Amino acid sequence: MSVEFDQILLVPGYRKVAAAIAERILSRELREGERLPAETELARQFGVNRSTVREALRELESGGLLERRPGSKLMTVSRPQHRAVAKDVSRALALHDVTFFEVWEALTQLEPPMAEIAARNRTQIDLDCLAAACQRFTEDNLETGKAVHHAAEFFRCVGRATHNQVLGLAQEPLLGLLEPSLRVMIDKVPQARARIAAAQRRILEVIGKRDSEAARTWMAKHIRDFRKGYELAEIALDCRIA
Amino acid sequence: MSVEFDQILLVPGYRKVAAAIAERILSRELREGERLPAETELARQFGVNRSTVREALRELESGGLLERRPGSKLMTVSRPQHRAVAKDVSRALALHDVTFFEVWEALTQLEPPMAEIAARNRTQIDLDCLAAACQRFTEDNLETGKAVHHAAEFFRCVGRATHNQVLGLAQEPLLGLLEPSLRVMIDKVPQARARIAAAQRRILEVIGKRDSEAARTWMAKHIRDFRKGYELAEIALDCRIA
DNA sequence: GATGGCCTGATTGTCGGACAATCATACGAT
DNA sequence: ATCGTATGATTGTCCGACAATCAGGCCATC
Repeated sequence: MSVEFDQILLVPGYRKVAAAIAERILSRELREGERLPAETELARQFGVNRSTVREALRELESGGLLERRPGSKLMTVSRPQHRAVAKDVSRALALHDVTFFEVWEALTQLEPPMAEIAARNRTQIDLDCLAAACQRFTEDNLETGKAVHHAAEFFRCVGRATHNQVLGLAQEPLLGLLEPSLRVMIDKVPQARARIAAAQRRILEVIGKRDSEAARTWMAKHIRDFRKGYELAEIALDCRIA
Repeated sequence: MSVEFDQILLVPGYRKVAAAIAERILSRELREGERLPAETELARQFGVNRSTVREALRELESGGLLERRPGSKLMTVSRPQHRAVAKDVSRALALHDVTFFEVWEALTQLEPPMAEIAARNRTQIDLDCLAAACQRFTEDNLETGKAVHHAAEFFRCVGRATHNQVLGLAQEPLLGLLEPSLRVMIDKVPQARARIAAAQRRILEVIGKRDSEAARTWMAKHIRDFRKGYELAEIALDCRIA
């Protein structure tokens, strides 16, 4: 008979402080935009040193729960922006040796349904945003960096047009990986830019007409085209990104 | 004629240090499992104070790039685990007032294709893992907490069986929200547990037979059933979770 | 030889205090 | 009303300190 003891875990103070503040934010006791007390004040309230508070703040900051309005000193409670939290996810995936194929396959599954939903739910504003993104890609795609950025931005607009935050956020890490993976392909395939622009225009058009079926179809083709691009650029699909 | 100046941005030291270390990890100069130098040593190398180093470490730690092996003092480089990074995402979504409908819709789009791919790519080990998860739900579902946890775990096994890390990670934030949303439903609908167990068994069976078409279909039904559950529990779908 | 106790150095977690740079605000001069 | 200035609050960074813990070596005991 082996006696088992539970692991006794001693949580360092900075993490307790972080947890305490995070809980207040999650419970909405601290609302968005509200300013956090000063560090010395927090230290006093928690009964710990300011250094300890600061370490806790760094943790919350990188989790997106706190931010500093530019040109301000006090930290304010913030609802984490999608891009911010997704960055960690993209980084994690990159470190896990994600391959071109994995990203492409995920896009294949995720984007067509999103286009379909976007076609149903889009507002006029979404459509304008989409049209603007499409135009930006068409007009400003000479620099590789700008081109891939605008391409990702188009997907982001589609995501917003779904009016489903979960979907919008789910695709964000993908887009974080799409950029580097597009970057190595787009310059090796001369016709890539034109094909992407054409695909965007078609998708824009059918989303404009609220033709969800067509939106799904064209988006699927758009994604398939990416794969063709990789093959034309002679990039092995099982090669890791970045 | 207005003269425009670029915003001059002064990055605090702790963030520079964090960025410097992160870059080394991303570039794989520091490999997984490798131990980071001690704080005093880092402070010496960067030419900053130990407090500054510590704030940087907290940032990297919460991003998952560093971790401390339990019972160890030195921090080691780590590849962020899916659950860890997804937690921030779930938290972000919760703060953005995500509704039951949004989660459900995302599941609707994401899970059936995942089941389909899992049916194609699953190994024997994946299948065993899936069977074990299914069994755990069937046998140990009295406690609400355990039930929802096992239910989410089943989806995680499907995710792993796809052998696509991107898809596996994309669903993780969803599962983080599935748990609280299931929790409020499962006890109000007496037949929920039995229906979930039955659905899992059917999905397990067709994934076992590598019948990808059937896997997609049954998974779709499984997800539709969740919605029915919400309606039976008289939960408004446009109500926010938690 | 294996086990356990003990010592020493290294490392982290936390503390207290310090100071320059910046921000917020009020006050006063023009 | 606009601008400059004084003042206090706050952050970023530094220094030094100490207890608790960890890693490893040494030694006695069985």
